[in-house]
Amino acid sequence: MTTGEIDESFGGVTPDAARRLLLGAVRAFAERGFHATTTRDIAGRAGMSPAALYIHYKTKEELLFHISRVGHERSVAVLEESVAGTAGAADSAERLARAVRAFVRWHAEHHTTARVVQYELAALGEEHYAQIVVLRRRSEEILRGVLEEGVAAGEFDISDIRGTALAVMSLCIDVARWFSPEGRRTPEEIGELYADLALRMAGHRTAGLPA
Amino acid sequence: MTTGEIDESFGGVTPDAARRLLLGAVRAFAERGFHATTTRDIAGRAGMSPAALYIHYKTKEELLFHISRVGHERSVAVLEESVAGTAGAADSAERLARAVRAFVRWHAEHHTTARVVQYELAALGEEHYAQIVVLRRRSEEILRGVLEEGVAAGEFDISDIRGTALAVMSLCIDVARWFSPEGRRTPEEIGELYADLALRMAGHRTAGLPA
DNA sequence: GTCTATAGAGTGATAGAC
DNA sequence: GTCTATCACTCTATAGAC
Repeated sequence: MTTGEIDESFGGVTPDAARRLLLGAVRAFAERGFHATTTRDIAGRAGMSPAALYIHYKTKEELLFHISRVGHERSVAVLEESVAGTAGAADSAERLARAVRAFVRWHAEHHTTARVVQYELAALGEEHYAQIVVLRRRSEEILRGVLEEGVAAGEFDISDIRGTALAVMSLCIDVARWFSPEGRRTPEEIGELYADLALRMAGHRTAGLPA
Repeated sequence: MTTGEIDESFGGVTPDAARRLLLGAVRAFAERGFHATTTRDIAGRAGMSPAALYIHYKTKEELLFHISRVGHERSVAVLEESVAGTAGAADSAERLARAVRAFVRWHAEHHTTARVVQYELAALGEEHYAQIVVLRRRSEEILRGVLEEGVAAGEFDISDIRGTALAVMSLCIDVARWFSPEGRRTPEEIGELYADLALRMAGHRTAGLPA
């Protein structure tokens, strides 16, 4: 059994048994959803008895929280790094394209983790949910910042910056819902297409439009 | 207790008890997800005992299927009606704007139903799922058709029609995930914003861009 | 740290009275 | 057509041996 894409996000978790449980849980939650997943299923995927799960995690929800937190941290980091060191730089179009490319590619490449991250929020405990919301706001702010700078620089033409930022965000996130490695497009191709679409949404004057 | 938006989709269902169960199930599935919802919860919302549910529906899954089928039929109908009688007409931009406005408004106004429709597909039985997929393909085809005509007429500038249609579709559907009646935008306002964004994505020459 | 065994609570669905 | 009562099963989580 290969763990593929998921390893990247959780490869650093120790001890080994805790990591195997986490990998099993990500796959199970993504396939069936949190509530339909049994602790027996998770433990089985990790090659352990159901009881062993509780040595490493207090509850099933704690396992979900761990996945959600690491997943959110990774996706925010990817977005942050994509525009790092370019703030205030002249080329807002390039910044937006980089941000969308990176964010979309993460959601496609890590679609298993991303599905849990994006669609199992409601299963989190109240306190855990509150912690996650902080991380989610961060990505919205990054994207909105790029759009605001582009408008200020006269590169973008946007009447509703907040709404457009929300829409671009939504477009990227929804990739996790429909992406399949068996589909006709690679994460890179989708990233390219979506970067162009985001520039169009931002009213970038030369985006895909012949003069 | 008011049922609000949900009544519109399922108001015609008879007998009365079957309709009340359906309304309770939509709300419960949207709030907690299919697997986390108990038959006791559904029956309770309908003011009945758990056993009464099985007089009207064979299983809990059949209840979900009914909701999913009616919901899909409604959303496809809304999309179809939005462009009805305009096929081959000159103004592709107007057709696209109408389609996106209508489809987005449906997903916002009927966000409770739409959430079940869009996010509980995996809980359907194999045979029921196959029936639903047919309906889903229909909406993709309608949207792609509008884009193809616009390109052929020279109104749109799109390099990847299939990919762009998928993206516009995805943008509309994801409204069901984040929309809240307590949010700062009405379904109408989101529809307007998204219609403009879709025109930009389609490379409509005058969309929001000053000449 | 992992196991077997099981407690204790809840689940979907059915039986039979009315 | 709806109820009360309950079956047969599964669930999360824990106890205690090793």
